[in-house]
Amino acid sequence: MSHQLEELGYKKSTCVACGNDFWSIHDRNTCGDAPCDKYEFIGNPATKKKYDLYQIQKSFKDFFQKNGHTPIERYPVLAKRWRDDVFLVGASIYNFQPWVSSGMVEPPANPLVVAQPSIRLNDVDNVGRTGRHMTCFTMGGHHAFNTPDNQVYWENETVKYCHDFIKHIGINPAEITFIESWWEGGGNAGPCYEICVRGVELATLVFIQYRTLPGGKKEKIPLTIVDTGYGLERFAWISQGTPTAYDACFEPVINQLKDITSVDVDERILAENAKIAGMMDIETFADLRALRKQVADRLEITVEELEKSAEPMEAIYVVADHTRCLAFMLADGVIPSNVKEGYLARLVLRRTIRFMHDLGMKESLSDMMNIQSDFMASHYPEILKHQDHIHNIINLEEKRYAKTVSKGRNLVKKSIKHLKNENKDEMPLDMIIQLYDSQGIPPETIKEISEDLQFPVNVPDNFYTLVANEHEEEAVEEKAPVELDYTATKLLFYDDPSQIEFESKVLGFYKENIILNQTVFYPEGGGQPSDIGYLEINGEQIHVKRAEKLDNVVLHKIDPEQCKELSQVSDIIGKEIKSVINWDRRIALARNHTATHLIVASARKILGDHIWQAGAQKGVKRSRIDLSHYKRITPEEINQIEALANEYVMKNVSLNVNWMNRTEAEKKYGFILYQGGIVPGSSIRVIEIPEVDVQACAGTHVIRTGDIGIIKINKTERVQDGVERVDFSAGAAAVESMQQNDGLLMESADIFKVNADQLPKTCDRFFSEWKAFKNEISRLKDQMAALKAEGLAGKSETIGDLKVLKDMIEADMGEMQKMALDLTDADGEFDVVILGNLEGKIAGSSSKEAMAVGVKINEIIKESAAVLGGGGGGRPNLAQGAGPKFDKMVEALDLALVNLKKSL
RNA sequence: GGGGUGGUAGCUCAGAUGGUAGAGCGUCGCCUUGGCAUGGCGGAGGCCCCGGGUUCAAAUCCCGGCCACUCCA
Repeated sequence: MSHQLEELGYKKSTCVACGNDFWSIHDRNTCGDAPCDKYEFIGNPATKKKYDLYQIQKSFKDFFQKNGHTPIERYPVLAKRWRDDVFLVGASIYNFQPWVSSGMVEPPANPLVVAQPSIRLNDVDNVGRTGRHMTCFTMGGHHAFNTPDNQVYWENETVKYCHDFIKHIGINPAEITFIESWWEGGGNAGPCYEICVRGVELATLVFIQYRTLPGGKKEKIPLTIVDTGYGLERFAWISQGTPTAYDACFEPVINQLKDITSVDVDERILAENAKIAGMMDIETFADLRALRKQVADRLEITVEELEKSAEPMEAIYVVADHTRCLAFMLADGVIPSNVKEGYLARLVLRRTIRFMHDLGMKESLSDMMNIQSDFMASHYPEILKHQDHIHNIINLEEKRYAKTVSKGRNLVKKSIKHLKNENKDEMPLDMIIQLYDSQGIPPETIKEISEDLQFPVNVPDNFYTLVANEHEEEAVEEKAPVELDYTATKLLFYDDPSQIEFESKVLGFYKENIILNQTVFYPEGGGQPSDIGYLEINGEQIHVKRAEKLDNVVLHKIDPEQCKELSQVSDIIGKEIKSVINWDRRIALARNHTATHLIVASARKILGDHIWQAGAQKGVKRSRIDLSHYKRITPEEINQIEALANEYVMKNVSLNVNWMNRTEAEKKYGFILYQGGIVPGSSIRVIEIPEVDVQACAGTHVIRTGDIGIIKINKTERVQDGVERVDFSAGAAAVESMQQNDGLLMESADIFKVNADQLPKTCDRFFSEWKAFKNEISRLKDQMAALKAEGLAGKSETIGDLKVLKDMIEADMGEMQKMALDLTDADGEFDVVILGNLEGKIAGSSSKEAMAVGVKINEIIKESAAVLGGGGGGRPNLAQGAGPKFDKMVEALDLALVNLKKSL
């Protein structure tokens, strides 16, 4: 690929182990990467100087800055801030996708260098165990973006930089191997080098130059990118030669954790473990067991002994790693929840708590986060800035988790009790999966509890795979791309937002849409519904039902019949026509749209800057905004938000609307621009409400905030864990909404004949009186039943040895049940009681003695109720039934006696 | 976005197959004791989340809503 390697004295050979081509200075058989080569640096650092994590970051940035690169600040780990296809940043190149990498937008600097915290959770189970896996690592990247007019640098320079940097920090270039490989991802591809030293891969140099087309074909792209990724944690590790990468990177954190837990470390075990783990892919429990076995064999101890001494240390590493990952996630605005990136944050958070628990720690997660943020503060002041917020979230989440766990434990105990009742001797797999799936109880916990209860539970090795199989794959719907051969429609509503009428030329038709060269109709987008209105053609008004944008062409949807007729008119194409939009609707939508911005800004002021808009839908009467927040917004907070939003309205400030270069706008305002969603394009429309809010937004807005009139928040609902939906109205609709509320109040107050301000007190009084009366009635009924029962004494007849009462009485079902039971209980005078009333209800009961001789009152009542044209049943001691033919009650009661005799 | 589970007394929860709404803790009263810890007896306290439906009958079954929990992507 490059002649640079030759110039530097490298020669190409083929690895005898894996068959890959690689470059090295000295002759060698293997490529230098694990598993072809073993780790050779543990206890034997590759550099004289030991670099800690921050020193290596500084060296990296300084080196590339000296070599013409502009250093840029790290990006948030929450990729959602500027793209909607991934949750978290997994590599430095993510920062520049898709806008820069597609060539649409200029890079913030070129070439540039960045130390980007990156999060990858696919190997989360390996963290702590292998010595090298981390959930969060710092990817050092130097990137160059080459266009046909501006070739910054390519392979030769990249290789040279890489070589020089590694040499600069003190590694002997003769130890480096450059493995030739191929990289693909994110729709792009290109050749790459993997850079290895002493068995560990330190960096990858990718030369992105193809786009992957559907079907796997590659297409050359005009913008070629040098995409490098240096694993800075690994550089720190190799420079220190510590047993694990964690020791090299988080030493201060780990030392404190060791102090707290008094865990002893056997460095020999850790070193051996890391060396062997370095040569293995650990993906399943079976892999882990194989690793344990090999390490144990090498150390000549048993696997149990190994686990006993390794696991506490591994748990410490997990805590050290996860808290850093969490610090970035939370500081950058991820709200733990059960969906999307919030789910990932919760996963990491709960894992941390679990490992702290394994370590027997009494400290809270907050305490751990404090240790971590102390460590990170010098380099990432933003972590400290968000510390209050982080603590709030963490303490809440810790409580939630404790609750979930204790609920889960109860459920497991209950399930086992049920199984024992059913004389099962094992927990079915279904149940284990169900407990995990629906309650989040991990099988390990089930096992723990079941052992206490002496009930066997077998968890299969491939448990999580089985769970995954339970979830059906969802079909991905692919939209067929529609190509419209029209020039972009000129959008007039941006230049003059108060324009109502316009002239335009008819360009053509598509399905039931008419296409014009320019329009005032706002096409649906950004959560704002489209305008409606009419076109005037040949003196006729053609109603426009909606407008939508396809690529850059606005489609005006009209009646299909009219569309068909129009398209057949010969001189229609090219004709100049007049059109008018419905202004009432437009201005109402604009009020709602601007109000959305104001409410978000208010919410951020009141609740904190972790608040971020997670979606919005504007309407004429009502609009809604989804806000990220870790708990419910209280009614008091809503009042404050509403008040502040209206204050902004009353300030009556003018909105500034500007088209700006994307990169410049980002530099000026930050990603808060994308609050309302990611907008496409190199040039973006920035709506600034001075001193209140700024957003990239394509919607239509009012001129001054005062034009909104008034904002009324109607209600909030929890649309998802971590997402609160605020429903509001603006302008005339807000007045309507308030009038509606007042109407409800007045209507309710009228019922009670009180003033509205007395309503709460009155409701409370009525409700408690109602409860008291209800109780009183039921007491009286019991008494009445007892009295009526007294009247029935002595009415018995004898059937067999049983004293039986059969009677028609005036009582309701509740009374009859009570009477029947009282008359047949231990000190009642009857064995069987059958009562009927005039409404066709029938009830019966039998004493213990009667049941002993085989009386089944439920069967008897069932048959009698059939006579009444209904049904009945119950238990052997008490049964009830009813039917519509109440006039047949005498017959039904007689039949009961007949059936009673029969059953004896 | 796609699933799963739950909502019963102030709290924690039981309520097989629809058929009398329960326990423990708490609370109130009485008793035991010189007083306390405690122990004994008794009472109060339920729109069985809300709205429909099925049924003679729904806490229980079905549909919709609200709320909470949870798995997967």
